[in-house]
Amino acid sequence: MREIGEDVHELARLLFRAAEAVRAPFEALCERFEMTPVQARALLVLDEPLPMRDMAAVLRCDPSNVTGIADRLEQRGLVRREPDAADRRVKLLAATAAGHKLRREFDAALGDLSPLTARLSARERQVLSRLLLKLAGNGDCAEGDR
Amino acid sequence: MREIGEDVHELARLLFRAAEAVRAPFEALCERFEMTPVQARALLVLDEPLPMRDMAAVLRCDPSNVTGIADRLEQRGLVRREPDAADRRVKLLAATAAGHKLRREFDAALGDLSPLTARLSARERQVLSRLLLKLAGNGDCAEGDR
DNA sequence: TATTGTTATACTCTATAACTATA
DNA sequence: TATAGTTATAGAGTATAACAATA
Repeated sequence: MREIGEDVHELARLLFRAAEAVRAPFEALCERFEMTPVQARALLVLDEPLPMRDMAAVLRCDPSNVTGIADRLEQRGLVRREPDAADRRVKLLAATAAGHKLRREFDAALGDLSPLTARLSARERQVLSRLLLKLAGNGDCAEGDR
Repeated sequence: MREIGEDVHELARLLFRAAEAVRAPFEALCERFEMTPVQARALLVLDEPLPMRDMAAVLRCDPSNVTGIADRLEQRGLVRREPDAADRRVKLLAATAAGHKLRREFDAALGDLSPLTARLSARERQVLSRLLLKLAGNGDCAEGDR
């Protein structure tokens, strides 16, 4: 009988499936907070003000899109465009007080995707955490190949 | 010092980050095959013919969207609409020969997301596979909460 | 000249509602 | 009456290209 996880192909597919399994509850969460997934991802990143150009890099989309995404978040009073003292071309995207509040609530809810983690024991969760940490690294996921 | 993975919250966030890390190379792959992510997900599932209604469930989107997605895949000659012998209301979505070929190529490339897996040892990959398998289950990811 | 953010444009994804043909 | 797929419509994400302000 074939051993599970014997090759990287199998693992990559599994990772893909696990990602799929995470997406569903994430999107449900977005709906609950009345945000689109990109809007949520953008807001979640705004711990500190970020140039719009950098936001495009984070979201991995063309900079022109950030305009619209920021517009819609701004309409809801969740973010604000601030000038950059160092470079007047740059606009910093910053979460408002309401934005920070929502961001914290969303992040807390994100931690509650327990249906996913309930299938594992405490020990297994610990091992999985360690492996995922090693895998996902410092957030510098595989880029530069597009 | 705080132990890694001591609570489910931390793990859920890690899972989310890992999913993010998988998305980038997946989308790059879609670009390479000149498909949108949904189109790719749809084609990847078409191992066997599938009612359009079921495809909507797989993609977790409204059934009305499947029309357009199928249209675009059909235009490229990758899928075909077939009648269902049992129920004449139903149309089965089936991959054409070209569709099956592309599906296999895509699936193979999907297994080559090695940058992600290269950070782990063979033993670690094996453990991770087992845990992910337990986590993602039989593909029946947490639904019913939207 | 190069870069930042915006605008205009076009395509795709997404949901809702109304429609048809079948059941 | 209910269900499968379509169509019409509208909002949002996405990329490309051209633009104004700034570097």
